[in-house]
Amino acid sequence: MASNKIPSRSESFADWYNQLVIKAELADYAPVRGCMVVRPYGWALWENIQQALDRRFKATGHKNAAFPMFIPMSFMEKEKEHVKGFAPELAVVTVGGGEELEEPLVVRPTSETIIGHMYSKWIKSYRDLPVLINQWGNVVRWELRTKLFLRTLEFYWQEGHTAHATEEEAEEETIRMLDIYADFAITDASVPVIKGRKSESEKFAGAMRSYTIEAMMGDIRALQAGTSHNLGQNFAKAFDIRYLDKQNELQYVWTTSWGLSTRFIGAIIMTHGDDQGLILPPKLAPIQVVLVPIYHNDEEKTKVSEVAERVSRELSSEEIRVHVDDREEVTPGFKFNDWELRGVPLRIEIGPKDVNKKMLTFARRDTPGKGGKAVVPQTQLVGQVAEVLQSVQASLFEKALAFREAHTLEPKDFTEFKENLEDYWMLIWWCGRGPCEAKIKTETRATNRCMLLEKPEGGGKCIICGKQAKERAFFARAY
RNA sequence: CGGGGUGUAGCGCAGAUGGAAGCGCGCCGCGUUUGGGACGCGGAGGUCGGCGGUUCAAGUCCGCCCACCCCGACCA
Repeated sequence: MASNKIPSRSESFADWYNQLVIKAELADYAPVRGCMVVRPYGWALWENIQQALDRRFKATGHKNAAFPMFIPMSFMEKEKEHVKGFAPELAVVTVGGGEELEEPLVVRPTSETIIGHMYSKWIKSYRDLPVLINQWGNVVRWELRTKLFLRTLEFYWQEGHTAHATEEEAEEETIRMLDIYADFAITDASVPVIKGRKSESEKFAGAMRSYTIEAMMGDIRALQAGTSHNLGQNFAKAFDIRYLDKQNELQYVWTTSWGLSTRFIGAIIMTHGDDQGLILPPKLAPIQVVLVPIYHNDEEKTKVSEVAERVSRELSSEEIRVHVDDREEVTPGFKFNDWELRGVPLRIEIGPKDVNKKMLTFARRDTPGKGGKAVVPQTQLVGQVAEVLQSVQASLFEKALAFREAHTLEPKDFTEFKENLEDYWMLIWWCGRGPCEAKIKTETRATNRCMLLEKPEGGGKCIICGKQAKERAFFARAY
């Protein structure tokens, strides 16, 4: 069983990550380069993420729909910046049913164009606005360097697309969805994120303004965990999405788009995981509580199983996701390690000693090893489980936040910036100009993650050119 | 597309000097086990990445090709 061990995070963070994804059975490599299979355990996690987001989307008036995967090539070419950004990574279908196609079809890398086309048909009056639609689906981008969950040729996500009568409404929507992503990350995934705005060079191809939530991974690298774009009237003009306002004047709409993908699973893994394996936030964990029965003979097995069944029923009736590991072919010790690898937040061990004393042994995933166990009276089961799950949820967030804060530096000059990039995100004053940003990227490989939405009064001096700067920006190495 | 590396059983690897394809883990069967990765016995599993060459003989030597991984350029 020794082969189930994964490398330590400090040895090689990349190996740790890859092997963890495979061994915890979240995903596996597909036969095509850069593609992955999301396995049932990984998909269950994604389904919980979907529910947490979908609930929030619906509560803010959005409806789900499904648009086709194939987009006429000509659509992509209608928005100048958009095609420039996506052309290099398009998968294109040129043959269908054995026949060369009249017009090549792009496999959607994102759906602004085809949705823009449909919106131009559907939107005629100010009474049709706003249009608030989301779709859950998959997209394809022909990436050069791939990594499970973080960057694969095909990935699953949701993309919201909205159209509004005014610029103010569109901006409001863009920020509303950014806030929803941040709230989901913090509340449900226990992943602390920085909300910010992308610079000109980092923004979405075709957007007027892009916003992001950025998360720090366990190796200090930054991960863009979700994005929300104010598209201005760029797509409205490219696809002729116009409406008549109250004054009977023709106006272009203002559109937004926002997305969060299966990449977020990577964020959860790399934010919380440790050398034993995954640690899943209780609110999203496919299994919140695993029961491990322990016995030495048939008589004990009967008594222990009875308690395990009862505990399982009680927890299920409280909407707690519980699993009884009744495998006969592996030992309890194996199961302990196995469920730690899979990141289940709480394990309850039920053996003859517990049964005799009417107790249960609790082992929290975030405090691994023998020392972290607690013995709990069976009568307090439901209350204690709820408390532990809530406590794990909170402590994961606090730990991750403390980690990020301990690895954030405000360097006094570029030298200090360069010397500490391995261990810190850099929070600096930046003049907002491209050349200074580019110089940092070229010399350090750190990219501009985002500009803070709320910044200190007054401003400071740009760390590169020394000129007056009003943008407070994070720079870091990123995935 | 540049720079580096690796291809031998499901996974991880060993196979100096060419001479009968191996080990550990996993897998299957039976039995004993079970409070932190159990053990015994018996099994199954191979186009040694591909093609060509040298040789009596190639996993091993030579040439070409392919795939994958890591580091850059591209990126949610």
